[in-house]
Amino acid sequence: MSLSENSARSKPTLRTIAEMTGFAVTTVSRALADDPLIAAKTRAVIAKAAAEIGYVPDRAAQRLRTGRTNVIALVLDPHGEIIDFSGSMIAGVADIVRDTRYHLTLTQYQLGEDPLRPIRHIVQNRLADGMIFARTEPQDARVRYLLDAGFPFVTHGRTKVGSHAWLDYDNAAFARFAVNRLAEKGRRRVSIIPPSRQYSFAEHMISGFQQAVCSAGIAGEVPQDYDLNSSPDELNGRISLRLGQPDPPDGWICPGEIAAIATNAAIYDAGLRLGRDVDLVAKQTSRVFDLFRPRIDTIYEDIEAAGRGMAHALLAQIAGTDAEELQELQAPIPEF
Amino acid sequence: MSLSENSARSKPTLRTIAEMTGFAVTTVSRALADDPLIAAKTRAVIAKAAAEIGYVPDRAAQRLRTGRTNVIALVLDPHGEIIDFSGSMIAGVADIVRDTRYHLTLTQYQLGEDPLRPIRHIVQNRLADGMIFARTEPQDARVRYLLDAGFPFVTHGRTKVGSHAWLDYDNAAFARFAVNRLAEKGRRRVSIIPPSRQYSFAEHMISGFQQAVCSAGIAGEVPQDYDLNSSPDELNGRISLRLGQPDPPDGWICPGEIAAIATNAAIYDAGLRLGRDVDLVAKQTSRVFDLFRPRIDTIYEDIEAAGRGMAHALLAQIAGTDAEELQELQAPIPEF
DNA sequence: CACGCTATTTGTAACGTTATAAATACGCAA
DNA sequence: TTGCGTATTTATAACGTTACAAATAGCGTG
Repeated sequence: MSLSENSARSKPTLRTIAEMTGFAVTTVSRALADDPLIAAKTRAVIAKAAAEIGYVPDRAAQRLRTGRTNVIALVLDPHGEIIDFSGSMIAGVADIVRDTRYHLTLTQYQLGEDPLRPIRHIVQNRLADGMIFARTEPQDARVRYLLDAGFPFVTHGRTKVGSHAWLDYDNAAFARFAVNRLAEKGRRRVSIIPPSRQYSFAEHMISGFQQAVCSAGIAGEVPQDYDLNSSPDELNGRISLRLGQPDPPDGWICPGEIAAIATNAAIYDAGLRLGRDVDLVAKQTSRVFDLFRPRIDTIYEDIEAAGRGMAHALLAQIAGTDAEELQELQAPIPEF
Repeated sequence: MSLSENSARSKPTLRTIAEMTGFAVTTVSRALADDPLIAAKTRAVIAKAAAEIGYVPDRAAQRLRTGRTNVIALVLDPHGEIIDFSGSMIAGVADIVRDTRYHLTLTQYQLGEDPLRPIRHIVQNRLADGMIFARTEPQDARVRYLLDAGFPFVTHGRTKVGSHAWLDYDNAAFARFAVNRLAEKGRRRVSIIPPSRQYSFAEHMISGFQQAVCSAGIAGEVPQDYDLNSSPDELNGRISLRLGQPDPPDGWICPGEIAAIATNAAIYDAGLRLGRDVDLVAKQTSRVFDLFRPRIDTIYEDIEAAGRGMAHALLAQIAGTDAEELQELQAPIPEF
């Protein structure tokens, strides 16, 4: 019955309100935009009428007229991750966007597809007013393109391409924390599973690692033949192999859940015991390890907060804030 | 430089093509819609011109004129899950939507907010041509509302409210598989961590469980004081408690990653050994357990495939297929 | 060669909004 | 009362598309 009411009277427009109040459509439009040129009293009358009939502006018409889409685009990497990063990031972004006039749209490009393609598409067809994407590379073609185009965006991760808005996790600090924790437990030879070299954050994390092992005075290994992008089985195999070689590491740093699980499996299969023979420090973006047995030392990265931060930054940038002021380094959250 | 080219000439419209080819705007519009009323030769000429200048129709204008949005909405539950379901589902939906004229938008409602609210909002403001949502309840108010409104939608999960398009995982089959697997291993008293009673799938899973323990001739426990919605710590505590009571279960069924990890912790802390003293069968929607040690028996639910299936169904429904024909039960994927 | 029929193309208007420029009302000093 | 400046409101046009009705071209037939 509430339905038949709705379908009976057609969708309210500015004209509806104009007829109700006796003002011109233009006046109604400006009044609802809170234009100070319109008398305060008039604005109040019109606002009341609008609220009464539940007026909501037609997005398509606004978009056609103004060229502004009121949309922000989230460009997702191919769905490769096993414990998925994207879910939390989306939740964070959606959380901020919810209370704004913006809508959130989502594009995911395919494995092997040029990451620039969806971005060019969005810019050329004005499909959004700004965008967010992750996994930057030091010389990121997407960043270069967007800077040239003057299109607002925020990245998860820094680049070496000009100055732009970004939010990054402090992976150098993560590595230092992890190394120190292992050193405190008396470990003398630690190995890190490095991020794939193509990504910006690999450099930060590895240099943090090198620095920390150096000042802790212990041995540090950065393997060359596998990384976080390797398949879980491959990781597991390589680490098993290493554990059988001379002078195996007694401390492992795994900057990802799956890497940690694969490492744990290799340790277990080698007959070693976590906490006795070796230690492991993992980065988790989920809460999988909170009840893991045997206990695993973790450092947390709050991806949902990152999503919220990036959404904030993007909205600020669209509203005119300088991109240089929108650069934020997110501190690791130590646990245990 | 490719940029200055682009910004020099303004965005191509139907008018641009009309001027290029000498036809009227209307003709161009119909030609690009492949209207058979337009001569095949003309259509070819116009299509060529359009491709040449990279014409893409203005979505806002189309939407304003036709009332169709070319958008499908994905309505997400509050971000509670620890290993996140949504990421995979989004990936699946995005995968299908990518090659269509549709865009994907995303709304997430807040914990404690009325789930009907975002849905009503979408319908009343015509923000999308159809929608997808998950976690149905037997008497789902959202389903009832959308059926009344005649708005296309697909749910993840069945309901008892009329007939609509849905895709559901066969949780009864999952429970049977799990029970049988435990029975084959010689377990005589199995317990399941039940889904929260409010959701449709709880009923299916529990009845599958009851049936299977009955025909396997073993004891089955369905606890009343905790469920999949309980916090990991609470789950862990309750299960620890149960393990200390007389006649504890020697087989556990955990229809979710976090529940399985919490159960595993309780088992470990009780000094029991998985595979020797007790067994555990888990449902995983991720791949976390593939390299878990000690090994855990798992049954897989492919959420990404579910996302693809739902997107397909929704597009079909929008295109006119009867909702009754768009009901699909997804079989469990046994592993190990 | 005009007629009528079909095949093809076209002009006009409208979707709901906002930018721009123009108009009106109002108050106050001359 | 007139005139002028300010405060407020309004008419008109346009964004790019498509629905509808109307016009034109082409062609065989009488």
